[in-house]
Amino acid sequence: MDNQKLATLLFPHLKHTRSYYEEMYPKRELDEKAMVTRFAPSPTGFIHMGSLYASFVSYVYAHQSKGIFYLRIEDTDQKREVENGIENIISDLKKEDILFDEGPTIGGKYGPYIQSERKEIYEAFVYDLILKGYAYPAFESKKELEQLRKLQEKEKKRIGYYGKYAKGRDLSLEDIQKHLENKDSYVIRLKANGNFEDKFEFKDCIKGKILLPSNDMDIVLLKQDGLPTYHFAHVVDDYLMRTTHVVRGDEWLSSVPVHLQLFRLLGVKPPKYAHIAPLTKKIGEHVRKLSKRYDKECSMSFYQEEGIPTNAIKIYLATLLNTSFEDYYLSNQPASILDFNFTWKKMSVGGSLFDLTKLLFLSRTYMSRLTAEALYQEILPFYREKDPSFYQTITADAIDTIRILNVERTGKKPRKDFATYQDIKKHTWYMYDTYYFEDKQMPRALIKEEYDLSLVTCYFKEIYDVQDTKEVWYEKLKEYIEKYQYARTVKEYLHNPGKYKGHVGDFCEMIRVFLFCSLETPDIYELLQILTKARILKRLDIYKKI
RNA sequence: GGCCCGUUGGUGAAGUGGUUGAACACACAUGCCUUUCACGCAUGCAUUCAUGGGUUCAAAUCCCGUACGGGUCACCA
Repeated sequence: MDNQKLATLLFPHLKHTRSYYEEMYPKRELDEKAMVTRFAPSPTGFIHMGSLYASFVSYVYAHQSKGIFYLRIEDTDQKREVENGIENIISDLKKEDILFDEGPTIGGKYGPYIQSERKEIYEAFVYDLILKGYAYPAFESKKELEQLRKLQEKEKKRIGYYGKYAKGRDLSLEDIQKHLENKDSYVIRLKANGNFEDKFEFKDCIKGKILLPSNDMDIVLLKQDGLPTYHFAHVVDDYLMRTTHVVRGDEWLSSVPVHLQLFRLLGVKPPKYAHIAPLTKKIGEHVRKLSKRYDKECSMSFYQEEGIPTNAIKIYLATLLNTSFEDYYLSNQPASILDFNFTWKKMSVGGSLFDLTKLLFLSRTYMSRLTAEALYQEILPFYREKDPSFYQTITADAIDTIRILNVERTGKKPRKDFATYQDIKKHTWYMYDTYYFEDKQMPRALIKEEYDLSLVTCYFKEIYDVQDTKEVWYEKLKEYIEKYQYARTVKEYLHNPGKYKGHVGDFCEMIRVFLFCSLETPDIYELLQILTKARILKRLDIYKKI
């Protein structure tokens, strides 16, 4: 077979040869240790937890090594294409604050970063393979392939296009010419040179040494529509874009023999591979991959709706990446993800169960460590979008809101009652007069019959002084209630219940319920300080009228 | 069915032949602190590392079999 003739027959209008592109995309000038990684999704919808995890891993390693992280869109399957697919991915990544250095829209020296725009590049490489006798056209129809599969099933042979079943290998140049004249549709296949019985050792960054069979499948390189398959696009793109580390789901592990063979036939050094285990979920006794369709915690919109901070998600993902990160994060006060040294070897080999509870715990810690100002800035976009009326309330007096957010935040043991942005409204609404006086939707604690309104009112009118320090305030409060048969401490009361009407706790409860509509609030002293005496009395006033 | 990978508590896991009484964190339980709640603190929670066998003075750690779980076998990625 005259390979040159075959190649020109198939690609009479080839624009450039392979070497043209190799010169155009030279080796990157980076540190030896710098990693070039990528996130390569198909534009088939929104980003979910699984793909975020994969992109996060790539992003972290590239940035830690002062390398490059880029985005490449794998849109070679036109059937699966979704409207605005690319825009959705880019805007999701932006929302999650995973910034890429090169990619569609922002460009870069190694573009185009959308596979459908790289058609002629793939053609140049296929042309090269044909010249070397490593690829050939095959004209089987879907039906014929289906029949082949049935035959192999019957014969109990491995299924696929290989060895003696690869009939396209035997076609003569004349046969091919005839097919082309008939305008028969065809694909370009790899002429595999491996033997399935031969095993070779492959070293994965995460999984370690793995024994794999060498590839003998004549897989499709270029589909009928002229676009490449994943396998071929991966090899060409990651070579030309000079990727050093391919991070992808471990469902690709079994395709590694194909990919390594392609790199070898092209005479090119393959990248390192890191196959990550999927995030899983336990349903009863069954464990399965976290699914976009069935699990709410898989789609990013769930986190956006709940107001779970992006940073909290990342901290959680980082603990899945290397568990030791968790120790580092919890025991260091400013703790930045990029400052931690992640290693491949510490990544889990099997699938990790996705634990929303733990994520929320980390979120609580994260939010407790923010300054009130920073927290305020973080919640603004959330409420502007999800709850405009609360947004208006908190922005009407920003200083007041920041004071509210600052309650019990500055001490050694800051409060940890916010796990989501939504929790903020849940725990602070009663501090705003608009909600206190009007909003009947908010859950209000019941006023019990034994509550003594006049005792509380009298206390605020005559005893309470905003100027008091916390110690003085508390001392005065206890002195006051003692006069009305309330015990100074709970212990005292428990020692001698018959002697008292109640104890400090009971009195504080009345204040809570009357003034804050709730049985659970942070330190009353701080809340009262923010409220001021005038507003306190105004609030108590409404109960008299009832 | 062939091939590949995995299996340490409810969860994430540390640990690759001998100070491991199997770390640490989440969850759970109890108690302390406390004006409630959220924290914080203390204690408890795997006599044992899926299972059977082997190697060894010694195994969660090495070898073989079994079971279970996951992945893959497309002109999808």
